[in-house]
Formats: sequence, C-alpha cells, structure tokens
Amino acid sequence: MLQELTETRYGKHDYIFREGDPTEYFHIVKEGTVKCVKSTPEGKECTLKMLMPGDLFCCDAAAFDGASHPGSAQPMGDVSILRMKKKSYFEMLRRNPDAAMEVIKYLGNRLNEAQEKTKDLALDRADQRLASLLVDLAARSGIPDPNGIRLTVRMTREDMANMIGITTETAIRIMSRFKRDRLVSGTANRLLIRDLKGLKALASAS
Amino acid sequence: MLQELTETRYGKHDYIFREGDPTEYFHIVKEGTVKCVKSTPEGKECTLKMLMPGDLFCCDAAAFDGASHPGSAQPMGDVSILRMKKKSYFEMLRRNPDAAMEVIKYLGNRLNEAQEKTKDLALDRADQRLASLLVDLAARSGIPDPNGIRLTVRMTREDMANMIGITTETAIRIMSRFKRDRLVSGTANRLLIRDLKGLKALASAS
DNA sequence: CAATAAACATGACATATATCATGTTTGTGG
DNA sequence: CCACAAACATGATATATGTCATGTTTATTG
Repeated sequence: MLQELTETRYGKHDYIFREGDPTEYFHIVKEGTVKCVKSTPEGKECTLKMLMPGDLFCCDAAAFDGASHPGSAQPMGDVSILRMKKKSYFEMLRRNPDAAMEVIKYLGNRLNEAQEKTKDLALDRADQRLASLLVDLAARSGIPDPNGIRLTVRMTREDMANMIGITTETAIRIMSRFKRDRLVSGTANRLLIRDLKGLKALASAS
Repeated sequence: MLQELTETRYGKHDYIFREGDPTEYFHIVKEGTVKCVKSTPEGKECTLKMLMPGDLFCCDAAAFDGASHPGSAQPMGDVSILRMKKKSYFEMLRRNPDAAMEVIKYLGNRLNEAQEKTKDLALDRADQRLASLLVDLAARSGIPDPNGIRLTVRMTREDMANMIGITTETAIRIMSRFKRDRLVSGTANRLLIRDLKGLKALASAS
C-alpha cells in the first residue's frame, strides 16, 4: 500500500503542476510550503492557499474524472511532496473508510476556510485582511523569537498582495504602516510579528 | 436506512439554522433554494452559496465534532429539506464507500467553486462579478422564456449585492445599466436574462 | 382598496485602492 | 565584491465603489 506513495522534491522555480494540466496524482505536502495559484490571461495572480506539511491537495473531484487542475501549485522555496497515482488513491479510499472519512473532514475544513476567506474579501478592508493573513501565518508557520514570532515562510509584499486580492503597492504601503506602528518588522527573508494582539485587534475590527 | 431521512418544510422568514447553532443534522435540498449566509456583528451580510435541489449541506467537518455552524441557512421562498441525524449520516458513510466517494466528489466541487469565487472577488470588477452571477444562475435556475431566460429564484438587488460583495446601491446601478444595455430586464419577481452571450462576454472580460 | 413596507432609482460626495512613475535598499550570482 | 535584479518605498493622480440622502415605483397585507 504505502509503497505507492512516492516522494518528489521541488525547488523555488519549479511548478508541481500548472493550471490546466491533467490531474494524475493525489498529493501530500511533506516538507516546505506550497502555494495554490490561479491567474488571469493578463498575468494577474491570486493565491488561494498556502499548503503546509500535512496538507493534502488534489484529494478532490478534479482527481475523480478526466478533469484538469483548476489552478497551479508552486513551491515557496524547497519542498518535498508525497504523491500517489489517482487510481491507487481512489481504490485506497474505497477500501479504507477511515481514510475516506479523514478526507471528507479535511475537505470540509478547507471549504470552511475558503468561505471564511470569501467573507473577508467581500466585507473587510485591505489592512484588516493583511492583518488576518499575518495572524494566520504566525499560527501556522511561526516560531518563537526574542522579539515576537518569526515567520519561517519567505514571503514578499507581492506574495501577500496576491493572497488577499490587493496590489503590491498597497501591500507595501500597509506593511510600512504596520512597521511604523510596531506591529511587524523585517522583510521577506525575516518577517517578524512583533505585536500579535495588535494585529488580531485590527483583523477582527470589522 | 432511508427512514432516517426526514423531510421538513420552511418558509421565507424561517431559518434552517443560524450561525453558531450546534450542528445536529446532515441536509439535502429537496425543493426550492437555500442561501448560505455569514454576517458581521454590524449586520453586513455575505451570501456564500445558493443551494438548489440535490445540493448537500453540512456534509462536512463541522458535522464531525461538536462544532457549530459557521454560517446560517435561510430559505429563498418555500423550500423542502431532507435531513438525517449526523450520527446516522456518519455511520451510513462508513458502511457505504460509494456514498463516501460521492460526498468527497461533492465537497471537491464545492471547494473548487469557492476558490473560483475567491478569484473573482480578488480580481474582477463589480459589473463582471454581477454578470458572472447572472450567467451562473441562468444555468442553474433558469427556464426558457420567449424573450430569453427567466430566473425562477426570486432575488432582489440586495440579494445580488450580498452574493458578490458589493453594496445594494451599486448592484442597483449596475443592474440599471444592464437593463439599459438590454442584457436583462425585470425586477425580483420576474428577472429575465435577455442577452446571455452579452453577459458572458462581460463576465470573462477579465 | 387603502395603507404601509419593500424594492428600485439616482444624485452628490467621500474614500479606499489602483495605477503609474521614480528612486532607494536589499539580496544574489558570477 | 561588483553588477544586476528583486524587493521595498513613496508621491501624484485616477477611478471604482461606498455612503448618505431623497424620491419613485412596486408589492404586500389587513
């Protein structure tokens, strides 16, 4: 069974798959961070989700028929991915109700997250959404640091902008303000959350 | 087995459940349309999804632990809902791999939809999103009419606004323009899509 | 059918965010 | 370490959309 899971490594400039590619595998993030991206013909990008170790992807319907990927998957730095042919995955689920239940649970959580994000995009201002993003990433990829919480994932202002539906310039401006207000510090290589409470307050000041 | 599914009817002013209520049942829409809504403390609303006959809801993670509903479910007019205690639903899935696979497929599709919506909110203008909405509803709830496609679901400009993250006034203005441009006609009680192609062109003019 | 509320319409104005432009700082590969 | 590119910064201006206000039309209900 488990030998059907193979490990692959990717670097920062690779694609795990591209939007429109046929779906062949079910994936699990083993190490590193993967971003799920959709783009428009004119090159605008929208990052739907940052996948961390333990996250599943392509565990869904697109893997069930001959469909193609609705978005692309790109590593943020070096990552290691476990994958399984979709046929094996499919059979494994049929034989293993526990696994199927886990996938249902996982997809349900992903759907809730996605709907929460929809609500944020629809109702919150840009600075609130950016604060939310930072709070979320602090919880998911942060490590303690003498001055706060350091984010392990390398993320530029442009990356942030794509995650919350604003332009790079707006992300830079808001981050400059957060910096001035001592909420955060540092740049892509060393992002530091200095005042988590302050960010949380901003995030939920809807 | 099937006798565990019970039918309940609701009217336009009822709630099927409210945000925060404990999750007790798995649901299926039998007749009518149900909207899934999230709201802020200040009364702003965001409609996440219109559920039509055949759609499942609460088939997800919130139903798996002692969690509560992340949003509320309200009928758009008269609806009929089938439901099953979550314990029975859970057991049914464990015994029935086909059902579990169907749920995984359904959730995957819902997740894709949600992510498509995220992309629209992040990258498209209000008029494009409204055009998208109308095209989508024409496909899902439209019936042929001498002058185009009539939407069976009764939907005010405010409802539309909540579905695409704009204000009621903006929805009214855009609909007025669509009316002037002969793309649509009519009001909540009798919404008519007069030029589906035109709307599609606008929707994808990203 | 009258009374009342809901839905639609439209103007004037405010504002958050996008766009474009230009410059500085920081990182990186040869 | 130098050269080059990426990332960050910030101003000026444009614009889509929100907000508030007021009026009309269309439903609904007693």
